[in-house]
Amino acid sequence: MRKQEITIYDVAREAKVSMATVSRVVNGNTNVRKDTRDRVMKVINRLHYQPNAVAQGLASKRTTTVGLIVPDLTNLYFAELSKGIDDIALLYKYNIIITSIENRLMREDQAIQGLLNKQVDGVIYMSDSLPEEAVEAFKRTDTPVVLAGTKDNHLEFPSVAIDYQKADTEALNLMYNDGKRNLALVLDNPETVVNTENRIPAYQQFMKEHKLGKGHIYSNIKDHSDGYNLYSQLQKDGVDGVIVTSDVSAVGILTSAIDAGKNVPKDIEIITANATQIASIVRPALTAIRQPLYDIGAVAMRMLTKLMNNEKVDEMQIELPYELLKKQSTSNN
Amino acid sequence: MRKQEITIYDVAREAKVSMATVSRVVNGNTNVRKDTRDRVMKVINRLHYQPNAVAQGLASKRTTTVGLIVPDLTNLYFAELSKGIDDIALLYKYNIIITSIENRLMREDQAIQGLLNKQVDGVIYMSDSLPEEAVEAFKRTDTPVVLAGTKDNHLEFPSVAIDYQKADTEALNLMYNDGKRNLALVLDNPETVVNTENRIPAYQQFMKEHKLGKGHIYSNIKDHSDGYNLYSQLQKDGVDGVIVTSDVSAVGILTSAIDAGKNVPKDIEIITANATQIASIVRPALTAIRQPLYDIGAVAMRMLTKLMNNEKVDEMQIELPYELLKKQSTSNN
DNA sequence: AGAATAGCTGTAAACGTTTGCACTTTTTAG
DNA sequence: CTAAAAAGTGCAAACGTTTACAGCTATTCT
Repeated sequence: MRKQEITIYDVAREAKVSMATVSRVVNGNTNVRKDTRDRVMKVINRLHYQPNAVAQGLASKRTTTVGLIVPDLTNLYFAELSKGIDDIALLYKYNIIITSIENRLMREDQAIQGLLNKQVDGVIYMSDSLPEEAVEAFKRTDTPVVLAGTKDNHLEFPSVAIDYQKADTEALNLMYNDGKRNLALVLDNPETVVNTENRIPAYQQFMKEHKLGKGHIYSNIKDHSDGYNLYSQLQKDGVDGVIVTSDVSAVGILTSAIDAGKNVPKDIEIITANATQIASIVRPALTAIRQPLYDIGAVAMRMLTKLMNNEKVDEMQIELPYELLKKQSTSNN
Repeated sequence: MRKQEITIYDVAREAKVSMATVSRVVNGNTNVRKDTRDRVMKVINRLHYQPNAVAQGLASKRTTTVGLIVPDLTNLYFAELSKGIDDIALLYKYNIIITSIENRLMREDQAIQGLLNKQVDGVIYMSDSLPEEAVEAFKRTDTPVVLAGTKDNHLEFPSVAIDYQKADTEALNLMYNDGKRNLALVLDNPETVVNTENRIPAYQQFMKEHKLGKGHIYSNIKDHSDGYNLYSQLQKDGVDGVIVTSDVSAVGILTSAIDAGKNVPKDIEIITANATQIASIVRPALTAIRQPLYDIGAVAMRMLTKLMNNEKVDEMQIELPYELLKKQSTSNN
């Protein structure tokens, strides 16, 4: 179906060299005499020869393609991570195959298998949850994987993230110092590693240390309306300070509180734990755990390039610094 | 570097058939006897055979991969389009290679060429601008292209979009009927086809028809702070109603107005022309030209699948219905 | 000058599939 | 029951590269 493309043979014939030499020129191999190189280059330019990446992939067993596994394209948290990944990928001349697994037709392990079939040179995994089958799929292959913005239970995989536990504790402390005593944790997916291993323990430990009782953990609050609708429950439970893992949900709670005639931060303080642009756009602006999302993506991709080239990587579990950005949804005294 | 994979030969040997037969089984070719098929399938499952998509691509000249060209991953407008594309791609079992061209290291035509080298079966182009080199690059190939959420000057390429001209006129009319007379147009990129051929003409014609003078067109207002900073100028120019093409910029104008102690919509009405989730999240919520972004993406991808299979496509220029969603940033009398 | 070495180029075998063609076996029809 | 048609299978040639390996040609060294 495709227009007949120019192949390496055409170039070889025109330049009166073998295809091997053309291949060497294309790949910047130094063992080519200057005038031969020039002659070949001239023909390449004249014919607009472009190597067929699929054939290159088959012959060289490297596709210069990396796979991205992401839960939701329209979640700015992942979009901002992706941007960092994309920039570094471009720098190192990798293409990106993106696989969204939000759609429940596509399970994590299927997504991984699909990418491996395409012979990607590496994978960046951004999903918050890492089910057992996904772990198995990764273990069956030599293709390197890096987790970005998440961690796995046993630190088996390289990852780039922040210290969620410390960040949350700091956030809780901020609200505590503002005099808030009925603190709650609002989670999107309660089963992610980050939540079960970091955020929930941090919350529980904080509550215990400060003798604040069991507290309240709300789950499955994923979008704006979830947050909006949750507010009445928060009111009922007398909650006066929340950490929210979904950025848009935090906005939902905020809006709902305001619509109910309440004052933020006086009646309730809100801290968003996975801040995106949105947190700073709304009014009152949300106090946020600002993760360096772009950097997390960039560092993860950089690490992946090293792994793909069998270069030494000194630190497999990277933690980047976060910032607790105080805005108007907490009082600033 | 890669762990030795199971090839079609291994399966053939174990199942005591030729590789051709295995290939037929894998591809669901009907000309295989039931018991042969079962035998082969058993071996495939036992060995966990997975076809190498790169080799398939080379042999069949179809990669079941489509390229996506998008200006900015973190712009929800494109993210929502992408989601529609992604869902349909999954349905038809295509993978997606995404290329962001925001980064100025990557020009449109280079992005296209890169995708073509990877032998994608088709391309969906979402960039707002379609430079001449990009057009040339597309014309050099047989690979089908569909424009999503944009159009080209001469309607040379299939596209899926809305009637921007009509939508804008309707939006202007809404503000006009609210008594606003100093209407302005706030553009992100003034050189896109949609803007030069649709939005600007619509604006100019409206102003002329209603004898409102030349009006004001502001350009290069692309992000939240651009919008925020623009407001003082709008005030200076006495603008009392704006259409804004960048969603976050619209929010910036809104926030800036409110911070300046103004009333929206009383002092200024704001309509966002490329609404995303954000428009409905902020307070006051923004009146918006709600484009069916998900559907535009989905329809574009569906059209592309047809083109890739040489199926007949009856309508090459598809216009989907939009909705002028009245919210709080315009008065509703 | 001759030998050793380095630089350059070509040959041909991979890489793992698909697919046209030919051949054999089975089914169908008369 | 036989001829013709259909179904099932295998062979081998693509697909367009990369890359050992070998060989040839300069260059360097003694």
